[in-house]
Amino acid sequence: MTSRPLTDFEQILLGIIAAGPSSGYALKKDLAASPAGVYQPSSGALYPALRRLERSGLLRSEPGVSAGSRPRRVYHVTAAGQAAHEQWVRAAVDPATVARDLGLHLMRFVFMERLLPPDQVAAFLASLGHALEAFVAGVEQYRREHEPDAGRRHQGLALEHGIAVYRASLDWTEHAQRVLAAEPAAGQR
Amino acid sequence: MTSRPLTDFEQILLGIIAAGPSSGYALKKDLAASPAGVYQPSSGALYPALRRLERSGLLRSEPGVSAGSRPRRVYHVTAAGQAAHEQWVRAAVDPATVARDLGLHLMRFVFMERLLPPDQVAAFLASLGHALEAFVAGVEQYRREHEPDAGRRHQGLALEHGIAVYRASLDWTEHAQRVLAAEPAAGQR
DNA sequence: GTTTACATGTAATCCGTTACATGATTGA
DNA sequence: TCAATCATGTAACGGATTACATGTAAAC
Repeated sequence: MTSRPLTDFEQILLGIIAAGPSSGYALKKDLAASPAGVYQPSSGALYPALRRLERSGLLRSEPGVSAGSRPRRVYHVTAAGQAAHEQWVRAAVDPATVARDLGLHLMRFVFMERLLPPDQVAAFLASLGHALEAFVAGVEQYRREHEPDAGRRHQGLALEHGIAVYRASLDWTEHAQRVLAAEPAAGQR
Repeated sequence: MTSRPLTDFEQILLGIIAAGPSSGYALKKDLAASPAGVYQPSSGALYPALRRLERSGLLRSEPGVSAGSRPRRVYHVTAAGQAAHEQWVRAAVDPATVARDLGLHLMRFVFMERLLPPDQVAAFLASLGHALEAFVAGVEQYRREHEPDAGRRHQGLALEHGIAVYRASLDWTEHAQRVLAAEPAAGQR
């Protein structure tokens, strides 16, 4: 019960499988096909992670039909797994880690579509926006305090990069809120 | 000689020390003070990494004066360390990993100021820009090919986030080139 | 009959996190 | 003397990468 918290990777796997049963190989292909193949897990990371999730009771597997090959193992979430996934998706945005874990927050946003009503999604985006605003303000303040030193122009520019990039994220949170508010939710309502 | 390549963290440490001798504790403070404390290494990561770099001949240490405390160990780069650092800074931009390692590229850009002439810095920024352009184009193509599905609006928005953020990086590469071209290099010429 | 695609797995090694230990000095 | 700051380190543990191993079936 009070076992160690799931890793990010385990949460992602759990989330994908919660959206529909899948096998290790299918997961691998799906992730590798994601835009520009940003993340493609190795066998040595993927299969042990699935086993861990099964051992801890969040997934269950049964032998599945394989496309002319060695039998595949198809995983689906258990009730406990579904609960763990939902808890992760619903978790509050932590302003302290939002800059480091922005990708994770985006994943949570994607998973949210199936789980949360529009108002809670809007609240998440607003919360994410506030955290990003605070982060950008922090970097801007740092930059003001560290006066543009003679031999440190690159550092100043690098800080401007950070400001620009996180401001783009911040702007996106507002864009996303507008888009979702404008178009009626089409989903499985 | 043909030992395993340095980790990113080791390269960063090497780079900071190449800019001026430092001790483990000072390094820790410096990194923790960086904007919003994005990365603060634990003792268990920092001190062994320094020892590894020393053991492989890239750093050397001598006992230093401590501010009323346990003696500190001050590291400085060796010739081999300086060479390894320069090689890392000069390495070509790999378009395949630029999205994942953008932060690393920014670090290289900062270190570059002390090492490379303006034209090579400009070439780096141009190369980084091209890589980002290709990445953004890839994500945009992915988005077009995966038509805005009814129940996948969040995924579409997440892709837009990626496009917006990497486009901001791309714009920054142009901004940085303009800034550096406009103002005369003040450095240690 | 050998390669290719499908599909799951294991073993060595390495690094990071967490948590704890240690040691010296200053100040309450 | 107790706490806090400066400063370096170690040990347990876990997970990722890399590389290799294994197994089935279709295709050439």
